[in-house]
Amino acid sequence: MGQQANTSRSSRKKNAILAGAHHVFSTKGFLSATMQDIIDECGISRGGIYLYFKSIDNLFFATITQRSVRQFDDIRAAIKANPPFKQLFNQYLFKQKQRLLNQTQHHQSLLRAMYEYSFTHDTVRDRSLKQKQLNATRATVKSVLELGVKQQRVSQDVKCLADDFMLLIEGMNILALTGNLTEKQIDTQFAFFLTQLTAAPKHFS
Amino acid sequence: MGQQANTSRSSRKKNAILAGAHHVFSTKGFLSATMQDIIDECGISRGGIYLYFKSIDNLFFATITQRSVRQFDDIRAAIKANPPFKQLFNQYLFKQKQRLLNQTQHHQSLLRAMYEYSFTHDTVRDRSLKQKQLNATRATVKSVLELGVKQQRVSQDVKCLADDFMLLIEGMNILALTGNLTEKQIDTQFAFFLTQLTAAPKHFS
Amino acid sequence: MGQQANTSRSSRKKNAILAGAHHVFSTKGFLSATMQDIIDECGISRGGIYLYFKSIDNLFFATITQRSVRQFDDIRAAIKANPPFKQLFNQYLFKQKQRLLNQTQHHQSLLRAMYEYSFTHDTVRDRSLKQKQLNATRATVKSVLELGVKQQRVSQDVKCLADDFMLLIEGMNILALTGNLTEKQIDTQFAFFLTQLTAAPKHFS
Amino acid sequence: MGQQANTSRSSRKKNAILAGAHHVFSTKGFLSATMQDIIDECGISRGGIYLYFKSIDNLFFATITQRSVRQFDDIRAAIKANPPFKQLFNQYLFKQKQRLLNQTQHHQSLLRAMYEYSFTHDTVRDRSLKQKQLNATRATVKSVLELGVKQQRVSQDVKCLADDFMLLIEGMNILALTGNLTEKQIDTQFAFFLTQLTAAPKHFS
DNA sequence: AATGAATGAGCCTTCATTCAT
DNA sequence: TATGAATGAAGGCTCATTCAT
Repeated sequence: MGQQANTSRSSRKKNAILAGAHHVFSTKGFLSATMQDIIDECGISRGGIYLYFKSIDNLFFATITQRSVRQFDDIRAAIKANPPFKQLFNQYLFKQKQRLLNQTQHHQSLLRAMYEYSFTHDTVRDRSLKQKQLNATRATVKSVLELGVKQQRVSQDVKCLADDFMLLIEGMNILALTGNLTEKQIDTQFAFFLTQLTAAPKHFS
Repeated sequence: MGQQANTSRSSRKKNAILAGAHHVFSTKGFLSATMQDIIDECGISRGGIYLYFKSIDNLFFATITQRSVRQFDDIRAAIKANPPFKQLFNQYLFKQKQRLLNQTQHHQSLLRAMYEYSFTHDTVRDRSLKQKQLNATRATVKSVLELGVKQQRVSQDVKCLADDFMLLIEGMNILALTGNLTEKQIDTQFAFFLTQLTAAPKHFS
Repeated sequence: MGQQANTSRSSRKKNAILAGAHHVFSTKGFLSATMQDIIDECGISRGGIYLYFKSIDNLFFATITQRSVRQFDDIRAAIKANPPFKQLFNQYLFKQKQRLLNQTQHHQSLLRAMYEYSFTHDTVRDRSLKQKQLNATRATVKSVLELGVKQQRVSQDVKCLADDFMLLIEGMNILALTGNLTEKQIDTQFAFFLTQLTAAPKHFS
Repeated sequence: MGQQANTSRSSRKKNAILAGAHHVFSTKGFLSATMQDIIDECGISRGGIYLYFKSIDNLFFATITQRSVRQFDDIRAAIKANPPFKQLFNQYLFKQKQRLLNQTQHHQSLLRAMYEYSFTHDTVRDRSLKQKQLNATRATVKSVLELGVKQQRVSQDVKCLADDFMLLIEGMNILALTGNLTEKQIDTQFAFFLTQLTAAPKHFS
């Protein structure tokens, strides 16, 4: 019983800390957040938190990676049912737009913390964090586009398009964080992206 | 002579500090850089630096704005001579590529510091900093594209294209900073962007 | 046990800091005293002191108010037993004299710090500090004088006399602090004050 | 010519500095005043001021002692004309009252600076500063009271009365500086003092 | 005589982490 | 396992005074 119970209790505590940390990092970013903030948020003791996470870096890393529930999992799941491409893609773009606008207005997500952490940390493990986030976006959009190919709605190279979209999203993320992104800009760019899906490649000669 | 000499000496010192600050901010970003770092870098005294810049924020602001000796001024200047669009644009893309690769490899530019500063500062003046940087990219590419329009090499909406390119560059900046950008990716994306310049708009219906 | 023990330990530490602060403020006044002085004096760490007092102002405020364990409480207590007025007042004057002489010689009391603090702070709370000190003197002497009235040893307006005495004491405090007060002066002034207690008011016409 | 002219020019400069210092010390007290404040006030250069006063302490000392024009010189001068005692004393008290009220309201005089300096300096020279100020008050009131003796309006020991008054004034100064002095209090205390001038000594037995 | 740039000791405060209990 | 008191390095900034010109 001991082992099992301990693990379970320990696990619950760990999750409580992660929840508190998530809230704090979302609100204050990584570099401005202090252990005190997190301690206050999740009602653990100053020393206690170190029993679960041996440094604030580790805690942040865990906070990011534990987010197993991806925001766009529903989109990826929907693909299997082979819905009309146009409808699904529009749904995806709508969700991204909501996320970006919310970011612009409330500045509340791990995005900023993620950037701050990435900028200031440079181990292999650290780099992989950002990489994973990028890949997640890329993979999702790629899956959706492949649906488009199947339905003959997309004629361009999917890999290139996915990369392009991921970069577009990253750019918009930055603008959102620095308060330089407008709703109209999102609409225009998303619409423009849609026009590219089927464009016959032109030679630039 | 007095006035001139004084201005000149003071100016030289100021520039020396800005150079030191530029190096420090480039290397450590904004949030991890300390006054001590800059003091050590440019061999001034602890108090001395405050004669020229009254806070680290002001110093950073000055470092950024002074460096607006734009990297792409030569491109913008070249436009007036009405060179072949294709040649000029390729030249521009090449310079951007060099910049990005250099960023990826040496991680040394004010880019990271700029992001960190933007994330953590929110006055009107502060926001305008990032805004200006974005506008600079947008304006440059817009000018070049307009040359393309004149030479009938560009048939898409220039404003939208410029915005798109700016976002692409922002996205690549982030990837470069976090060590996730490859040369191939740059080439592919730039090439893809070129194909869009003349693509007839398709309806996504 | 936990609560009690913690409170007690924390309390002991707090008192130790207050004792150290008392010594430092007494010796150096308020404006010349530094946190470092107090830290050195009571052997706590630089950061540790901020666990108990969140600024030097607060620490000073606490030092002063804690010390309101009044010097003249015994006098005030004695009144209730209705001792001979003359005896009690002489006792009070003697204690004041001792205090003043000690001040003159050792320059060690919170008096100077109190003045420095009062001069440089101006919130309602701050002003009340000095006010309270003044009132304490005034109230004590007033109580003693009222005993004199009851015993028909004092025929002048008690309120006016108490104010007068308080001002006399303030004046002497200053002289003591600046090393300009002699024992003889104290004796003479106290004796003179005594002669006023029963003097019939004369019209100054 | 050189010597004379230099001395004269030097003297003028010195006086300009003293005037500026006087203003600054009056406004900010001694401990909060900075060399920068004084430099700004009198438009001399940072280094230049040290040609005339070798430290801020010396400058303050000079600022205090140069005030050869005493505030109550007119009163002292008037004595020689043997005016009615009552009238002259009332005039003197009125001036003191004005000074105190002004102090209470505007906190602008060297008083606070004087106290701060006295508290924090303890050489023989420094002590003499405060001593002189005290003596000035004492001497003035003593002279006036002696006029009263001559006119048989004062029957108490003049030296003791003068000391008493000086202490009263010091007490009021402190209250004025700490914002604890009311006009009524001044009136009452001055009136009370007047009643003491002729009171027949009573034995306190 | 005059300038003002330069110095560096010193100040208060914050915070991630350690450690005795 | 859990606590929270304690640590001390580090940070940004101020200011009297010195010194090269």
